[in-house]
Amino acid sequence: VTGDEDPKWLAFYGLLHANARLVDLVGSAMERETGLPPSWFEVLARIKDDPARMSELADDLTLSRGGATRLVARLEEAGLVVREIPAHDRRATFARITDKGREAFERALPVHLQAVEEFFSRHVTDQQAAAMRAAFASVLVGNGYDCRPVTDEAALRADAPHPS
Amino acid sequence: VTGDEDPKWLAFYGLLHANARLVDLVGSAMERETGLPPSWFEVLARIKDDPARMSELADDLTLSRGGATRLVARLEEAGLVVREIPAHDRRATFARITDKGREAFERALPVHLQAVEEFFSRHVTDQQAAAMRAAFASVLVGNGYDCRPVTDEAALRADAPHPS
DNA sequence: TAAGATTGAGATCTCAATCTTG
DNA sequence: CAAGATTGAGATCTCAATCTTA
Repeated sequence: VTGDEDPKWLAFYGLLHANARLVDLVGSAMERETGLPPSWFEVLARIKDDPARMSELADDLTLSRGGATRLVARLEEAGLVVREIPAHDRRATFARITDKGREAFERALPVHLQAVEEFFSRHVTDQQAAAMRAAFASVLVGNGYDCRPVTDEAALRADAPHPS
Repeated sequence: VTGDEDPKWLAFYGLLHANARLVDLVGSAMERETGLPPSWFEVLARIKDDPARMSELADDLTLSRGGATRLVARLEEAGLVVREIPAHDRRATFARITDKGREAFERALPVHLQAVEEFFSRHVTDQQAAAMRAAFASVLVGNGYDCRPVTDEAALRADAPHPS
């Protein structure tokens, strides 16, 4: 499209396209079958075990600070999270999941896993998945980001509730 | 994060994360060094050779119809594209690149390629790139989409202006 | 003054309703 | 009526300015 036929550029371009389609497909399925917008699910998934600072949330979800504030405000209004100001440093704000939030998350999780299977995993070989994970880890680390989102088997194993 | 340690789920999750970071990095570099927003560059790249129908543009850029209308309206206001209504079917509207638009695109292209190299290609092996392309093609085709964005070597070779 | 979060202003997107042409 | 594009209303995001606490 840009006149370049470098295989790696095509991989990059494919990444953008596949991502856009997948976000659409998985997000629509989730919103349709659970009523939970994708961004809400992401917040709940991030804080389901431990509260998170607003700024951590912003970084992890690739949002601006202001964006995180407003997103959490909507979740709080819906009763799925509460904001708490710790006594030892009252500048910070933590978002904690509520019982209602946990219920919503647990109801949505199987739908999410099913959608990922349906629209992504089903079409990908084990080798391709492994290659992608390695590549994404390299890209994240090479650009100064945390690569745990991709390689976090140990951390997940620690609390893994339902191996699905 | 969702309590699942399935390698393919981790690949999916990594895909979302890597994409978000890359869009940020490449987009910021482009906007900073060329003044051209990523969405504008995408439009110009899509119509640099031939005009496109508004609805095609919407589909290719993963936008709603209304979104495409407004995006092209901004580009037109800036003088980078013109809208044309063909005489044989006056319901349709085509977006055509202008000379000014082509200049802007050609100025931005090397910056784009450099950024992709810097933030993505540099960190990825040839094998990984090949595996990703195959996987993305499977995912796109499996979900009923066109996979040419990923495998379009032939189509690109046909007009490839600067093999870079 | 700095760190952390929030708010105000403005940009861009979506959905549904509307306009125009076939 | 159907196809194609646009518009109006509303949601969500970003940037910069502001407020609060350390």
